[in-house]
Amino acid sequence: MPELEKVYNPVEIEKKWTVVWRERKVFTLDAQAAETPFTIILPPPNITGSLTVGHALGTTVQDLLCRWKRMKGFNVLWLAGMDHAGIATQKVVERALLDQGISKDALGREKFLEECWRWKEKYHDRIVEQLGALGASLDWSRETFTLDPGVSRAVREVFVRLHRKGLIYRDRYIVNWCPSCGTAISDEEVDFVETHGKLYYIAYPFAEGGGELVVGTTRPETMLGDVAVAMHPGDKRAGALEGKMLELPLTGRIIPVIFDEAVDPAFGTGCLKVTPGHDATDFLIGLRHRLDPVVVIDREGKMNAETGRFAGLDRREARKQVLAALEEQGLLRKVDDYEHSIGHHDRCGTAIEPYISRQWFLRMKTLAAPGIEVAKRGEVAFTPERWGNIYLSWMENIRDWCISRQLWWGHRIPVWYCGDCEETIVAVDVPASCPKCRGTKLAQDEDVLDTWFSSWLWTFSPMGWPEKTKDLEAFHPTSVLVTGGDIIFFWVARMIMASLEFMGEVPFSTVYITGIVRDTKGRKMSKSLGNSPDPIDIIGRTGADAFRFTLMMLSPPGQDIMFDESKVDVGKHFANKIWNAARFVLGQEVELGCAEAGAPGASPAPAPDSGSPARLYESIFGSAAGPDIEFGWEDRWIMSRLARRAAELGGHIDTYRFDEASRTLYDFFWHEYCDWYLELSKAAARQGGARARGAAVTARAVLGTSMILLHPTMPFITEEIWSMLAPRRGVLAGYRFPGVPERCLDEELEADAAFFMEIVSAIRNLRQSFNIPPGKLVSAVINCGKGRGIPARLDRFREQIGLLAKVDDLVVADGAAKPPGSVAAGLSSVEIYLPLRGVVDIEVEKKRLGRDLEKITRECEKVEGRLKDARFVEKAPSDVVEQEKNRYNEMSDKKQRIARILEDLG
RNA sequence: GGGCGAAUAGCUCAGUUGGUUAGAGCGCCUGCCUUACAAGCAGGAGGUCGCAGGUUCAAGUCCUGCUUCGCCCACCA
Repeated sequence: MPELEKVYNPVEIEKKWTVVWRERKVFTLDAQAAETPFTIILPPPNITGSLTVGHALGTTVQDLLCRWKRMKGFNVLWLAGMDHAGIATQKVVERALLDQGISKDALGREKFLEECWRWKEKYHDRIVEQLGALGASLDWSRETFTLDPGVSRAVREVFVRLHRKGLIYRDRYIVNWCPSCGTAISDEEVDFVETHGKLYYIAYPFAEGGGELVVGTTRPETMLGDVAVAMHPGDKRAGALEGKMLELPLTGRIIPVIFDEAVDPAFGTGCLKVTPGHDATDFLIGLRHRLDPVVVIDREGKMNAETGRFAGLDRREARKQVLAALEEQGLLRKVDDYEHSIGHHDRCGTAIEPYISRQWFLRMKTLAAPGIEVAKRGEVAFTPERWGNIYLSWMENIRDWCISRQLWWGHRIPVWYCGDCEETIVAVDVPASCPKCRGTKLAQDEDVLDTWFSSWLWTFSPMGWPEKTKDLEAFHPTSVLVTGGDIIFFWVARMIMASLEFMGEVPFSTVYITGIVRDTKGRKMSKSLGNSPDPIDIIGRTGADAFRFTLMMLSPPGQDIMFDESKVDVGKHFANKIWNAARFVLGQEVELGCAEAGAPGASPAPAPDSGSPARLYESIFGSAAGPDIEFGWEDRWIMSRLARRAAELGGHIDTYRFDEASRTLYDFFWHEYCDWYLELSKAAARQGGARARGAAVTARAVLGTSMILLHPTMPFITEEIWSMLAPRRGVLAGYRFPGVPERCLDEELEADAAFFMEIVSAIRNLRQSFNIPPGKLVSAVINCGKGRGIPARLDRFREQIGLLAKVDDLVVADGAAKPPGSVAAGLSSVEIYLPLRGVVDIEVEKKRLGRDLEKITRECEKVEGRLKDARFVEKAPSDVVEQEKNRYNEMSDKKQRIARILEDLG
């Protein structure tokens, strides 16, 4: 028999199997295979840096599902890919260049893009390494990058089609502008940050003299661009102010008083300064009232020439100077502290500047309508469900999407402008000449598309769309999307819309939203905050299996995880336990008398047609268990538990309860298999012969099955142990598992075994209470009451009670007498006496039993009260009443028993 | 302003459609190096389930209100 190293060394094992899986192409898709497809697309990680613990969580969930489905016989495609992440990458590359004293503009577009590609290669490799270390069973042979030619073509195709449909348009409009990145961004990329600021009250005198209106503003510097002052039409002052003009301070500009519903009469003075050039609300007011915007801040956030003496000042400095100037003229009336939210660019944290510019937009309403329908009909289901509502409310209030970015790194907008006739040409491929004037002076639009404009096609663009490929036919729609709740708007919703529009079907039927991984302070783990440990480091310390198991165990659906590396101890301990259990089972010196697992000439694997451990052994190892074996009750018991737990596990995975799934595995393996079964099997081993062979066969069959069931969560350690258990069976990662036969279930045996365990625990408890040395053998008497047939039920457990409770002389009898000088425990149906040969401290014993009695009496009274309540008996379902009656009988038995024991003590 | 989530043992968290004596891991206490595992084994202590009402035979679980923390959305001048 091969042997496992004494000390579990995850790092070495994991490295080894990563290589083996890759070399044997275990995860490479056979697109021709006849099995039912199961598809997951990996949310393509950004190439800006390395993965976080959050990625590790999502990756583990996906890998678990893929490995599970693969074992269940599905043809699994887990599609690998990465995202060019336009702004984020351009930003980091720019910064890296700047560190070398090189500016992007000096370098030029072409050279800069080369730098981006170099960056991509470097971080791509790093991410591949991280995913590999996690054990991700991705099909790398089909890896796609969002800027790959095929995908790019799909992006252009989509642009052209949507433009042709009239859904993409170009317009001068007020957009969210990031003065630091120098580009427009979408509404979704703006984070609002609660800020304490000031509300400044500024007086605008009437042009004709004789009074003033006071406006409230948080951004006094924009007053230079004011074109009106607005009031609510229902304002009491409205009549008197109709048609009045004001003189805009510092500029002398004459601006009108206007009336608009958008003004909240209760806010501030009820007068709103209207600055269409620098505020989205004001922009709309401006449109409604045909007021031309006055732009005073440029694309870098500096005051422009329009502002006279303020020109060239940064917007922050300008605020100070404008305030000072107003103060000087006595027009600054009041300054209040004021809490409000200010929009910041989610990538760089710079305060957003609303800015009027010419951009490309996508009309969303028509695209959203079918996306709303499919969610309402349940064709796309969110898990946990509440995310569905968040999706719907966003979709129902969707706004047009600004898709152009003033960047270099990304998909160039497929639009050309004719230098001769100014025609706009929208085309998938570079046009040779202007279709209108035949001119050849064509210039492509300088801008690129929002990164999400390529990601939203991700369920189908990597599979060859717009061609009608076999892959698309087989693997689209995908099965499940696993991602975080924070990108439902960015990505999930848009994928649903894109797929419905271009594929005519949903992109996936289930969206599983993972919790967000936070640090112990509750902050989201992110690259920019730098508060996420590198998964590679954790894996280096504890192994990927321990890390994965912990992540699964700690992540109830929809709940954020407060992650701290010490939590990985749970998984670390568990992995160690598995390792040692396997070492024990493999190290048993038993001649099994059967062919080596999977050996040529061994009998073919029969369908497991009975609950016998031998059948399970044959089925998973593919070789007969050999002649002359005998099984004990504990062998059948662990088989029954295995079957039950395997069924539970499947249910939990199917309902995405990975926390429950992990707990099921943990409890079964540790507590049932190790604590009880393996301990029990030692008795059989000692006995030798057929019984020892039976125990060994069972121990191996259950260990092997456990490796199969644990494999999706802990792929490496299970693979290693599997290779020892069944060296010729091939890799576990490629193993097809039919399941544990239901015939293994034996409810009656399980109930009896539970009784057995209760007795063992009670004796152990007694021993400990009276400080009997752990190794010392004692005699014990079990009094079973009269005529309930309990001694017969307990008969087969005698030997094992002796072994596990260290009892060398056991009497089990109806109405057995309590030996003098013994201590006792009352269970629900039996009494246990341990004669202690005079070492008992009666007072201690009395105290202990007194506590027990008090407790059981309280419980008993509670149930009694319930049963005496006529309304309960009348209204509760009969099975509940029945159950309560049984409970009462059991408890009062126990109570009386304890009371009597106590009495005997005097 | 609107919506959502959380509050259970010292700590981190489970607790599925209301129905046994509310569980686990860590930590703590006691005893064990019992030849698979001290990252372990055996035993144990520890909880008025955030607060106040309500529905019900029965509430940690359902309803209402409140408190604290967190998140999301909104043209918060």
